[in-house]
Amino acid sequence: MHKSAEIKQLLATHNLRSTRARSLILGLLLHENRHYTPDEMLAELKNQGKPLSTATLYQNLRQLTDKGILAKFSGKNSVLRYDINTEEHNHIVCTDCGRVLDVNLEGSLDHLIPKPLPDTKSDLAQWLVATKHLEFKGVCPDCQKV
Amino acid sequence: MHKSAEIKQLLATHNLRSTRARSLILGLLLHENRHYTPDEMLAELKNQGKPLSTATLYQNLRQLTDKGILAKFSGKNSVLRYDINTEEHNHIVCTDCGRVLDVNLEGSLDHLIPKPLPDTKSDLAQWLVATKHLEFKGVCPDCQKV
DNA sequence: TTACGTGCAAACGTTTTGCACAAAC
DNA sequence: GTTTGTGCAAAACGTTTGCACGTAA
Repeated sequence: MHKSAEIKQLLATHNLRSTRARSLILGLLLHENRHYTPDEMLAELKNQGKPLSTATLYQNLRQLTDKGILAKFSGKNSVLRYDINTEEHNHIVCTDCGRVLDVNLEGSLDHLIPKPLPDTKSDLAQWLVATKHLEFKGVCPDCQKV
Repeated sequence: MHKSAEIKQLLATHNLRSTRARSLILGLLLHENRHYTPDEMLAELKNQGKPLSTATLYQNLRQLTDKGILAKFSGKNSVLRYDINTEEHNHIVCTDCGRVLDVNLEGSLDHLIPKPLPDTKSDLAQWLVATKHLEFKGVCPDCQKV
């Protein structure tokens, strides 16, 4: 299936109309290993001669995130970034340049269960745990050279 | 050691002067199982009759975070929160009300190693991995009642 | 044809800055 | 005495809103 058809179907299955703004946004994030900030998206789209208004971008980012199509996370300096929310994956963040890489895990998270801190009376046992996200921090190859 | 002495020492070991603002901030976060937003800190301190200016709060939060005394993380709706950066610990976040609990792990993260995604040519092997932070998401007991 | 999406400009909340004065060392 | 921290007000920044018009279904 080619890209625009894939986007249409993705939107349809989530009961979202297929619009120019949504296609442009998903066009950026789908099949790209990048994690754009809203600002970067605006710049990139402007570059491509397909400008989008700020309001429209933010409105759509929110809808797409609410529907679970996109995932929002905060990278270096708490800058918000978005990526396509495919199956569960994890991140490694460079503490130097802020670069983010998606990673899989060698080993499983299944055996990891939250446990109350030693000196706390917490109600942790009553929580319903839904997801686990592991974030690695480290230094990327480029930043090691300096 | 009593609290104010503990704070003085903490600051001294990080080459930071002992000032009113820093003592108030650390006074809030030390030994408290809460994760304040900047706004909540301002309100709480005002409440205690020890008001702090916005500028001073933010300047100090930045310095304390840079020195590694505090840790910053983004909770529900990407609201920034701070906690004392003691030994490694993990978080569980309620997807409903945004409540955050510190947790330990039953089981170890040691065997978890980042692995490239299947369809990617990444330079992951060259990264230096420093830390791992696991975030659970779920629903807290209070929000299950509704 | 109706509900929803878009762009503009203005509003909003949070964080940062410039500067004069005060406190820490 | 020098360096660093503080408070104020103003500015900057990212995000959201109100509204008139355009588009998808």
